[in-house]
Amino acid sequence: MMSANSRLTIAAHILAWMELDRRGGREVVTSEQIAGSVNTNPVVIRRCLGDLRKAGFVEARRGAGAGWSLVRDPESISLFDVHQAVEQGPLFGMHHTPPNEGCPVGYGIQPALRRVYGGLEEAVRQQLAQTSVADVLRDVLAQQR
Amino acid sequence: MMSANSRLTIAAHILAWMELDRRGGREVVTSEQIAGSVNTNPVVIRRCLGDLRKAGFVEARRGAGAGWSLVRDPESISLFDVHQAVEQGPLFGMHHTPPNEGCPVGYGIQPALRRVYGGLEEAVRQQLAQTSVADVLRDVLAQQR
DNA sequence: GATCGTTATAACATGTACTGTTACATCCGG
DNA sequence: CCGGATGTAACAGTACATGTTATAACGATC
Repeated sequence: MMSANSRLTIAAHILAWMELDRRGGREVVTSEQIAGSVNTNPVVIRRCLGDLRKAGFVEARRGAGAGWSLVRDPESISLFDVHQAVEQGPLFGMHHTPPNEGCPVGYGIQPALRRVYGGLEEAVRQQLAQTSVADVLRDVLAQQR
Repeated sequence: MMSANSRLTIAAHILAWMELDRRGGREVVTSEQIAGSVNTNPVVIRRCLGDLRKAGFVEARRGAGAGWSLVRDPESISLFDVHQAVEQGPLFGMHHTPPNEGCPVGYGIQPALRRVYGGLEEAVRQQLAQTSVADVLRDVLAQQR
């Protein structure tokens, strides 16, 4: 069933939310406030924000009245960038245990599939690169009742 | 880490192996023989073959001297077909618990992302459709030392 | 410099999925 | 009827995602 994780979804949610808040005048927000919109535990949000900080999209201030703020224009952050920041690992897995190298298929199957999977991941990257966080927020706001 | 499963890999391995064996004159093979090349348990192979049978790519004979055989030309089976047969579920997951619908972002984020993810999965499907099992086998054989 | 609210992170619990394995019922050619 | 294989259920082990609690570190404000 693939059981895909929700990291890209959560990260996109966070960044869109932060930008909307920024437009409303709130430059600095806490993980607890974000958690209120995502509907999860603040620690989950901080874990994700930590990845986004390492990628240079947000920064954290500590101490009293601390919180997080966007440091890059959401127009310049593509979902490809976000994906790279919060998720790694291949779309499709290889054999758990190496195949039988004495068999022609067992010997050649992994290089052959690696080529296919590489092209696949490139296609995904290109698609992700076409949408920015700002695009997502535009679409989010267009959904309002 | 995404920890992608290996179902597409195993299915492609099985089909390529069956076609190679067919070319060598063996039309019917057992799950145990296939397991020897994939290097896993025959039950794992049978589970996968069951999916491939439901999709109409292979058939099973039972009783003594039983086994599996290809029923469709590998040239006509694309990795998209194989993927559909053995794997379902989205590439990227949505929120585990629904977001806060009282928040504009919480309300609109899922429809917005569904659109993005839909395009993404379509791109993957198109890429997978460009490679057939026969192509994979060609590439596998080209790897030989 | 002490306080307080927040980040940062470790540790643990829980749920779920994938893989591998054993066991056994079912089938059918010989 | 036998024997060898499929078809499936049940279970163990591993891995990972998510959620939760606890605690250390930090720094603005008083």
